[in-house]
Amino acid sequence: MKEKKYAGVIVDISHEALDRTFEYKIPNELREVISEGMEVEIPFGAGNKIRSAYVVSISDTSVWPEEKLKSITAIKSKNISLEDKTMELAYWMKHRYGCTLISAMQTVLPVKKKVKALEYKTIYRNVDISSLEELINGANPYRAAARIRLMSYLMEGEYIPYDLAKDKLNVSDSVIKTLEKNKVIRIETTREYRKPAITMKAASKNIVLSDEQVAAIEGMKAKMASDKPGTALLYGITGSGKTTVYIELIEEAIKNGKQAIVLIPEIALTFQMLMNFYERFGERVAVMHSKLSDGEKFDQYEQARNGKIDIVIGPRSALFTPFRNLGIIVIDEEHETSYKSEKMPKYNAREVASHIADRDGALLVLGSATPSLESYYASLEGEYDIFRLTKRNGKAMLPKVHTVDMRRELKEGNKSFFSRKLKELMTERIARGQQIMLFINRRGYAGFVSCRECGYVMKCPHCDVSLSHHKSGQQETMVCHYCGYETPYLKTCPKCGSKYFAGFRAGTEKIEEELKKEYPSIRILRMDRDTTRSKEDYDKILSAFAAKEADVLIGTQMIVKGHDFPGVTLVGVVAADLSLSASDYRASERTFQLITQCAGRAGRGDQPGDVVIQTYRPDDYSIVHASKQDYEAFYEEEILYRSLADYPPVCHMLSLQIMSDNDSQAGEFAKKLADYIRYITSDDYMVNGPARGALTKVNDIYRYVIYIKHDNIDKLISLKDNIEDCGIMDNYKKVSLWYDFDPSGSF
DNA sequence: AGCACGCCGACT
DNA sequence: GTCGGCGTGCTC
Repeated sequence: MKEKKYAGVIVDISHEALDRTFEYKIPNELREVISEGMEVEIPFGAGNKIRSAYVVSISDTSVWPEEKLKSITAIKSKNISLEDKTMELAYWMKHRYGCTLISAMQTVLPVKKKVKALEYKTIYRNVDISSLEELINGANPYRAAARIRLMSYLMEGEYIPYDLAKDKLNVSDSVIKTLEKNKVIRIETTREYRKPAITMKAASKNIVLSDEQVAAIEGMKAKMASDKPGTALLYGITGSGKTTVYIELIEEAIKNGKQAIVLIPEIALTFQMLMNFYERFGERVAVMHSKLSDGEKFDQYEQARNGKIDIVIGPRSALFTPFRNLGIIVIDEEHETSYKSEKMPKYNAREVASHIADRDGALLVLGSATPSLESYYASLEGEYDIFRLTKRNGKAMLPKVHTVDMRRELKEGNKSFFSRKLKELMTERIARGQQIMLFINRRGYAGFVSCRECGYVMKCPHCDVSLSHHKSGQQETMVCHYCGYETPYLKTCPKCGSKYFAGFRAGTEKIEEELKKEYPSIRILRMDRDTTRSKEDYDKILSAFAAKEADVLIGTQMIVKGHDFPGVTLVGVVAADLSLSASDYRASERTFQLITQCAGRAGRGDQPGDVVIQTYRPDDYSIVHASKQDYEAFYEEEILYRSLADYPPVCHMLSLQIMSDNDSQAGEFAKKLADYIRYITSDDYMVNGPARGALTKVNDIYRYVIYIKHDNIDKLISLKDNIEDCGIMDNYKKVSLWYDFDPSGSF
């Protein structure tokens, strides 16, 4: 064995310029204990600031001159060190998705990364207003522009977040440092702590399996027993008992001494869902919850590693639970967009799960009532085995669906947001004391505010989007749904002074107001991002509605994700085509899924349910097929469109996302990059762009995009490698480039 | 990310 | 000349 003299480390700063190993000397006293995967402390940079880093290699020789090397200061023994297979997964993710190694490591080690995110610096004014004003007036506007920008900002408010000052006010840290030295400002570091988990109590009931469930369970058990279990798609309509199938399979895995990971969309992590698991597996289950404290997450991570638990349920990140002998991964509601990460690495949990399952010889089960086009396509191609559940459990019947053409309503004199059919059914349900759910996929009061005289539209000063009108009690504001910018609501047009200045496109708040006008005595609950600021709010609203403390639940997407309310016999989709107007190739798929999921909410008890779909495009195929709950028919039309237009899953697609606060530099780089790609690729690559992003700018960052399509994903990955290595970015320091494979949503 | 170096405009 | 802000390059 060679002597452990030098270590290659990755510094814990996610920046392309630092995405490589740095060599450090290992002091004598640490040589015995150090190993690859450990987190250590090192002096870094000119200031020798102590930073944390991960050891990725250990050697007895160094390519660097001895005098240039610094020494590792300490080993952070309290933290988790990465095992070999976790480290390999990080390298795989870096290569597959084009991110820095450190961000891949933070992704595969989900326990560590939250600590950083919860710590942030704030700049506070440290002198009174008058002396600050003196300083501003005294400073030379040509020589101290940045300093004046920051000080002027602090005239208005007492403090500003550090990042905001750097990014938005464009103040460099040398300026901030000087001001801090002169005691004009002070910097405070704060930390937030998470609240503990909710506790569960168990109940029990007996379940009789249907023939279809038995067939699915037996089929998948057989797969699980083989050497290469592969992937199974469990396509089961809402209420057909997919969870029961998961539980049976997990039980089988545990019986064979293996463990299980169950992924669910964060939003569907409900009491009922968990109950099913607690009832069967008790103490052996751990729930990963975004609101768990670091300590609690750490504990669960350790328990999984030490074999104290067998099952982990949680969102995307639960995928990285370090079980010793993984037997099965279940992805429930596999079509959900929350399985795709929006940050770098922009990974898809389905792809990563498949990689992990292959590595560990585990079975991957994808469950959905409306499978993603990708998964259904793969099952038709023979890549996945498909198992179907076509019948609802017990007495529950499929709801009756009414599609209402809102153009006709308008023509026939109904200007209300509610069609006559919906009103009729609502009145009837209220009289009978049954519950109603109304779905509208837009929060706030109005989607945008504009002037009817001059056409002026209120826009966010930082983003290329219109501001939404919000009303909460007496407070009326205009809010940017992208960056959170808020400004008081104006009653007159700021351009021409006209009084005909009003909001268009109703949101949840407006629907709530209209409903109150129509039925003054009914009890309404509203659920959207504004009423569910904390996890507690979310649970409170759902349990209040389940306890029949309200007659109507109005809400956005979050009300349709896998909640069972047996008291609900009417579901209204207020504006079904909202998601159709989105400009990306998955718009129809998302609309179909939303409407189908909505419809699945009606009549889950023994009462028959009704669903009213209000739309301006009653003939659109996504709406027609959703109203008939006909997935196959929708799939046939949609896959035809995808193959004609070369979109996933028929083809693969790489979205190159170019961002900079400097518009012309971003545009220039995008052009150069697209030219380069066209030059180096053969004509089986389809290159599109560059074009401005669907949103020209967000948070004062300008956006450009280039799309490349190829039917072989590996060709796109090696194109990404080429771009990373060719040095084309070298002269564009202010530009950043993100890779998004098979993107969902437009950029 | 964050420090040092050095360019360049403004003031003595 | 000299001071100091601010952009640029480098970090083992």
